[in-house]
Amino acid sequence: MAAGRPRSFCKNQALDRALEVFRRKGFDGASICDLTEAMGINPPSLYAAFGNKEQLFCQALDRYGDVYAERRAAVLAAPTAREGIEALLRDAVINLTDKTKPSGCLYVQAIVGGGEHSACIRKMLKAKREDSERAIFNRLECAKAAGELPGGTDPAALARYITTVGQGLAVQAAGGATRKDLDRVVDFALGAWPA
Amino acid sequence: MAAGRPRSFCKNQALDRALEVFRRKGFDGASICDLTEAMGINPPSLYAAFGNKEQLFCQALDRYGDVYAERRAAVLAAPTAREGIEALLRDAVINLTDKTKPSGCLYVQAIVGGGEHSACIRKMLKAKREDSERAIFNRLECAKAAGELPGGTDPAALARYITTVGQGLAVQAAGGATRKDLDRVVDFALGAWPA
DNA sequence: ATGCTTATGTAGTGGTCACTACATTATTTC
DNA sequence: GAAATAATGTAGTGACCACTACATAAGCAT
Repeated sequence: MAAGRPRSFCKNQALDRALEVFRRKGFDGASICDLTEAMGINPPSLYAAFGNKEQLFCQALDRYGDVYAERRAAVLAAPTAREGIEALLRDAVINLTDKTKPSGCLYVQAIVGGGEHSACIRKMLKAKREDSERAIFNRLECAKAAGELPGGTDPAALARYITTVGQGLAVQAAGGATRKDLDRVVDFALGAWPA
Repeated sequence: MAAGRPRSFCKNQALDRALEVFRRKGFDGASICDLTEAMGINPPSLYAAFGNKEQLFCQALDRYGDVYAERRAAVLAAPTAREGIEALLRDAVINLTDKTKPSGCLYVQAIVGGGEHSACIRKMLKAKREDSERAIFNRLECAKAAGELPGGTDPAALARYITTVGQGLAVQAAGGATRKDLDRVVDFALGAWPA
C-alpha cells in the first residue's frame, strides 16, 4: 500500500482562511476564486480536500462552532449563572467587534442571509444553534437547582432570551456598532435577569 | 411633446414582488431571472423602470422601510412609552413570523448578509436603521420628560437595547422560532425596563 | 530504481450571471 | 393621420460561476 503525495497545506489553517472569506462576503458572495486565493491553494486542491463549496462551508461552520463552544464552556463555568451569562455576553461583544476580523457572526449571517442553503448546511446550522442554547439552558437549570433563580423562572425561555440578545448583538456589530455601544446594550439586557 | 407607451405594470406592486424574492433568497441569491419572473415583467422593463439590480434593491429597501415606519409610528403612539415599546416588539414578532411571507427582516438580512454592498445600499441601510432607532429614542426622551423613566436612564442606550432585541427577534424568526417562542423572549426583554 | 497512490498546476468545461441591442408596439401631441 | 416618445418581447452579449480532465510531481512500499 503506497501513501501518495502529502498535502502541501494545513487543512485547518485553510479552513480558517475560507471562514474569513465567507464571513466577509457571505456564502453566495464568496467565489471559489476568492476562496482559493485566500487559502493559498488551487481549485483542484480545494475540491480534493473539502468536496465542494457547500461542504467547505459546512466544515468551516463546524470548526467555527467548535472554537466558540470551547469559549462558551469556559465563560459559563463562572461561579454563578448570572456571572457566567454576563461573561458570555461580554465575551461575545469582544469577539463581534474584534477589528482584526470581519465584524459579526458567521452563524447569524448564515441563518439570516441566503435562505436557501442545502440540507447539509441547514442541519449544521440547526445543530450548532441548539448546542449553544442548550449549553445556556443547562447552566440555568443548574443555577435554578442551586437556588440562584426564583422558583417561577423558566430556564428555557430565559436561555432563548439570552440567545436572542446575543444574535441581536451580532447584527449590531455587523452594522458597525462599537464595543462601547454594545456593552451598554449588555448592561440593559442583564437588567432583565429574574430577581 | 409626445408621451410614449405607458408602463404595463404597477411599479409598487412589482417592487413588492421583488422585495419578497430578495427576502427569500438574499441579494446575491436573487437572480434577475428570479426577479423578473416574480415581477411578471421582462429584463428590459426591469432595467428601464428601476435602473439595475442594486438600485432595484435600494428601492425595495426604501419602500419596505416606509411601510414599517408607519406601523412603528402607530404603535409608538401608545399612552406610555412602556406600552408603546411593548406594542412595537409584539408587532415585530407578528410580522416576523407571518407565515404568508418569508420569515425575517430584509434589513437585518441586508446588514448581516452579503457584506460588500454598494455605497447606495449601505447608505440606505444606515439611514433606515437610524430612522428606526431615532423614533424609539424620541419616544423615550418624551417619556423621560414626562417622568415615566427614572432620572438616571439613558434613552439612547435603552433605544439601542430595544433595537438590538428587535434584531435578535428577526434572527430567531429566520431560524424558525415560533410566535410563542418569541413572545416569551419579549416578556423577558421587557423585564429590563428601568424601574 | 520501480510501481502505486495521491496531491498539484494548467487550462479549460458548460452553465448561469447581470445586462442590453434592436425591432416592434402602444400611447400622446400636433 | 403623422411624428415623437417610451415601454415591450426576443434574443442575445461577454463575463464570471462552480467545477474538472489531464498531465505531472512527490511521497511510500518493495
